[in-house]
Amino acid sequence: MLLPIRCSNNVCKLLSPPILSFAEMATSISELHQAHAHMLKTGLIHDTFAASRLITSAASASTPHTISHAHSIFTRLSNPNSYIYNTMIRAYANSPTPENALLLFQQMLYDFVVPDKYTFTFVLKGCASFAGLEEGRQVHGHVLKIGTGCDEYNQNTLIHLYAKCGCFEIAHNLLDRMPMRDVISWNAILSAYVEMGLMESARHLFDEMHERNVESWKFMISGYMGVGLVEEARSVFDDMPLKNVVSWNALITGYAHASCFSEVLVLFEDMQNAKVKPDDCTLVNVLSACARVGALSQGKWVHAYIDRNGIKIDGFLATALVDMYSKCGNIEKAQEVFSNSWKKDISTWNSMIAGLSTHGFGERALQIFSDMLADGFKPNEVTFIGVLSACSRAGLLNKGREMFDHMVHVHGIQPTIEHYGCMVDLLGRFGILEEAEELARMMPLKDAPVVWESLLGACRNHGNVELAEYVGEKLLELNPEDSTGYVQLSNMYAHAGRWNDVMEVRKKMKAQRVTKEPGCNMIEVDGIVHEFLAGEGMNSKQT
DNA sequence: GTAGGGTTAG
Repeated sequence: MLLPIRCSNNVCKLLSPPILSFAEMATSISELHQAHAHMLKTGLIHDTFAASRLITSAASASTPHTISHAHSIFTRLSNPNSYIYNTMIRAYANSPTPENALLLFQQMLYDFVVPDKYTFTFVLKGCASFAGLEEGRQVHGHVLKIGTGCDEYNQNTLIHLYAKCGCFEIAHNLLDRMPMRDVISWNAILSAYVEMGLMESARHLFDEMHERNVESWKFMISGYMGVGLVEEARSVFDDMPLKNVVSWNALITGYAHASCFSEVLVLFEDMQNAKVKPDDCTLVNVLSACARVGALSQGKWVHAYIDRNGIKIDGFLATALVDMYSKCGNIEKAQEVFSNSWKKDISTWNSMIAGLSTHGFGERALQIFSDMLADGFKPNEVTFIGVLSACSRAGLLNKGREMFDHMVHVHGIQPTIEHYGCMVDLLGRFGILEEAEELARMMPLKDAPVVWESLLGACRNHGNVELAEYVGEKLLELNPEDSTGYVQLSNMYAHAGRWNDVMEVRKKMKAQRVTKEPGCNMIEVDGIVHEFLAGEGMNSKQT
């Protein structure tokens, strides 16, 4: 927050908090405007120290919006010094458009402002961000020419830059010749290997590192998880001498990403036994695991934990809670969390809409959708999967058509297979099979089997054998090993009493060695998650 | 008189 402005250097003390919500940001931007105006009026803007404070505040939250504001202040300064240039270059280096850091560096040279060691750190970081090898080389040349700039900070950034651009030999050479190398120098290369999924090289480097810190270990864990080597990640984790919450999260996130949800829940317990305090990232992952396996009581426990520990429910957590409650069957509680949450992001709205839709509250889902628009949120393609499936499930034919049209023509969203699927479902349910088929044809064929299956189901329900045969052929063409097309088609022939055709389909299935895979489902009873396989016995797991 | 390297996930 800004201090009240007096006609003194107090303006220099303007500070802004590191993390700003939208509302806070707006006020702080208006405060910046005030401060800027005041400084222009009093001439304080010509005081380089005061001006640099203003730029620092304006650039501190490097969202595109604030950074352009900082830049507009910057362009109106008469003689920006190197500190001010550095601040702007740093802001760009950390922004989504790091190329601008380089442009500003060029402008700095053009203005005869002498760069210092800080300048190089920021510019090189910017080059590393967009993997600008040529640009980075040129800056490297400047660093060498000026001489004073090349301390260990810059050397580490250079190592990272070359590694990130795939020049591992240069990176290793720099590292070997570095007199004061430390763990960060090693990590600078390690992180690049990990980012590119080169885990063998990463392992090699990791094994010969003279020093490792918690970050080095974390790189290895998330690196292995990133390429699907769950066991390796686990064994790195087990070897770790000192684990912090970030290490646990790396493992938990990896397991969640690999859809190993019961492992997530087990790890969460291990983590508590190890007396490591979970943070919001842990809890989001655990809640999503609860949602996936239907572990309602554990999900409730996490919710209570959040309340007990006064953890703020941000957009991420609100989304995870809404999703957990609705996937575990408690839509009332999902709605309660939703309406009580002080911060909703687009995913929070999306999960509420999708939840209401799956629970059969189509009208309510559409109501939430219009609330969302009224709140100024821009819907995305996930939103419309919820909206269209709500229409489909609730049988709202015209509303569904209208929403599909709005999605494309008002919100400019390209329909994906899920959207087509909902529409084909909806039209199929009403027996509007030609229109459904027309929509199904609009998709690339290879992506379409689910949608064609749905259309086939509709043909069966409305007794349109002719179209069904056509669709069934199409499905078999697409994927001769999948059983759905055969099963549906044979059921249809059976219904129509065409037993010869039934026999034909069965024969084809046998020839292709197609078997129908049993369905699988999980449900929690008395705190125990049971896994059901259709047609088989029950297999229960203690969670 | 202000600052910097590898990075923190969903």
